[in-house]
Amino acid sequence: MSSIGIKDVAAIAGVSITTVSRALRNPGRVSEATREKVLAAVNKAGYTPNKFGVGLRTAKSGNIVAIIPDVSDSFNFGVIRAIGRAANKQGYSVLLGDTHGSEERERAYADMVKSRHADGVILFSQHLPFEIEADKPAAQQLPPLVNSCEPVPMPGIPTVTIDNTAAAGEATAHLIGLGHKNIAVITGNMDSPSSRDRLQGFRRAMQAAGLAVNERYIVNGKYTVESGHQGTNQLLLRRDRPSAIFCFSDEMALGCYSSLQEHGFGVPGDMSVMGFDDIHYARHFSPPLTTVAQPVEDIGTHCVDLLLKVMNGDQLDKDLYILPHKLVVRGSTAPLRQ
Amino acid sequence: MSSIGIKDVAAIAGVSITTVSRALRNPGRVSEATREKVLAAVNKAGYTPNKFGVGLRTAKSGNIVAIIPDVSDSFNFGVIRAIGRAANKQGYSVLLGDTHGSEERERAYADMVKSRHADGVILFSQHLPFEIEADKPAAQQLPPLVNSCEPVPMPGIPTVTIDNTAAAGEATAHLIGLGHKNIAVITGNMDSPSSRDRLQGFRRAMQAAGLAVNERYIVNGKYTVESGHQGTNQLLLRRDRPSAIFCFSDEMALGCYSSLQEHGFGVPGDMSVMGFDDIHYARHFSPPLTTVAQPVEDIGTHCVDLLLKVMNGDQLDKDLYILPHKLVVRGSTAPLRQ
DNA sequence: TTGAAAGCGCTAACAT
DNA sequence: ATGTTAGCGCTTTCAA
Repeated sequence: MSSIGIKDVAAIAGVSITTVSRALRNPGRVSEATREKVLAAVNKAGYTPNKFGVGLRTAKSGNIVAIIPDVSDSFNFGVIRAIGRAANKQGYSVLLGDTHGSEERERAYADMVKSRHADGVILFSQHLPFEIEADKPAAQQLPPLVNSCEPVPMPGIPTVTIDNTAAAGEATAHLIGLGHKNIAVITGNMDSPSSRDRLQGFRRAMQAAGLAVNERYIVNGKYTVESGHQGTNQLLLRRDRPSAIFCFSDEMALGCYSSLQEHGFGVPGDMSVMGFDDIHYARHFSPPLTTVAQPVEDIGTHCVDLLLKVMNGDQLDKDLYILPHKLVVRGSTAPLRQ
Repeated sequence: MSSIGIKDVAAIAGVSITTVSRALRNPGRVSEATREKVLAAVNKAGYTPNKFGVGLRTAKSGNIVAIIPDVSDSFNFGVIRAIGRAANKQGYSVLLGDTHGSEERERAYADMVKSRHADGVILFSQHLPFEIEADKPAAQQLPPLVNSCEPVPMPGIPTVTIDNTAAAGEATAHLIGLGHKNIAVITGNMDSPSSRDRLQGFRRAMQAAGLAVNERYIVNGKYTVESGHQGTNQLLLRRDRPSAIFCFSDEMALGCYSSLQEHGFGVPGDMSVMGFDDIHYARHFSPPLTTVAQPVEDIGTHCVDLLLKVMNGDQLDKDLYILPHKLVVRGSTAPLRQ
């Protein structure tokens, strides 16, 4: 834990500290010979530039904060990992901003940009943890920010997401194609745009097939395993049961499975189950879950790339980046038994 | 994104920057009146101290790196969350150091302490990403470091873990108590101390019950869902099948379930399954998984508390902190069918 | 109780 | 191609 500074390296190499700095950042502006001398000295001394010194000069921390309401969700978590990988590749580190649903913590993380703790923010919630003055355009008052998965209803904020409406529509169409007419839905948090969009997609697909939506079949979940379990319980209680359940997240589908199994229903024999997200576990559910895959890796890469552009002051050609989803048919959906 | 500094606050409050600094850090050494004046100015200006300035002076970043080989594991992930919560409570942020198994990244994260990017390290792997000179005590050459879950075989490094041997023993005893004699094991990574300890615990419990261990029943997994699936496939192939499978992680148990289901085996009717970790999903498996719960929240808190002590230069009374585990009996284990 | 001034480690403008 | 020097924002002696 010694404190090797640029001075020590300069001394060893027999050059000025400026030359050391240049050899490291701007190799082109230093002669080949000195550069090698410096590099050798760096190695010998075991020198790593002090972030504070660098940061104070450059006003760049090399950090990105990812603000997430709930990291315990496998899907969010997959995106985080992807973001981490992409950020690392670009020389950035990711600060994990799990807010545990607290607005106070959300604000604390947001403040990290102000305190230069981080250079930019990737936001996973529809809630903007920044104060906006109504009379100015929002985008200009915000720190470098990219919004992921849950589109903030505000223009000028770059957003990376999928077409939730279309995706839910395809999922629904798949069930309809299997002959299902009585299709239930367990939604996510209804204050989240993603869940509202998915519900809309479902309704449209039903309508397009000339099928009526039974409002009693629409149960409010919260994207969590527990809520999937409860939602399914609720649906099974009904005299007229659905033949298929569309869960707006794979986590809820897991809860759905456990409720069905508890009550003696087989999947997909007695009930078809459709998920959303394609989390890592989905293919290992018993039976493997039919679901809509979100391009987690792509989302992460895009978020980071965009954020770096914003941080760099680049002009973006558009705000909204819609990435392709994909219906993944596995064993949890089957033709309606007549 | 303006740049409000201590100077601005000082100007607004009509005091020197020294006084502003003191009012914020050392409120006792400033008169009540001026403190209020300063605080008001801080609020008005929307001032947040610049981390670099502070850090340069204090040589403290307020960051902790958690170095993890694979965050996608739900168990590791639970610990990370707990660490995040605990760290936040103490005013620290957590840098997510997912190494994706790469030693290079591991080293990069370890270097963050040297570059003052972080003040300390929490390590989740048995591999020390630091160069140690053999002739000096290791602990003195290391940055503030706490080791979690996978004890590093090196004295002087504070470690937070559970008694894996005892825990696996209890799990095994539970199966034996249900009448099982032919018990198979799917291990984790065998280069991990945790897996080795668990295997030892298994062997001891079998021996204590006077039961022979069939070496063919011991399959090497990797703690992943996939390896649990493959391991189970392998076991089912055998002419003499076990009646119970002890998976050294819940993730593997999930893979085990899916293999069993694929091949028409019911849990626990045809096969009892025991997990390890008690990840969030375990209770929602179908059937709910019998497993050994690790005290994730406690592990996280202890890691952070210890690390802060180490960073603070406090003398620790011991190196090894063994936290209590707990056998959680759910529906995946049942008495042996005669 | 308060302020002036030095300096933490580094980069970049300017000088050579 | 290299060196000198100012200063990033802050805390902390030291002096008043």
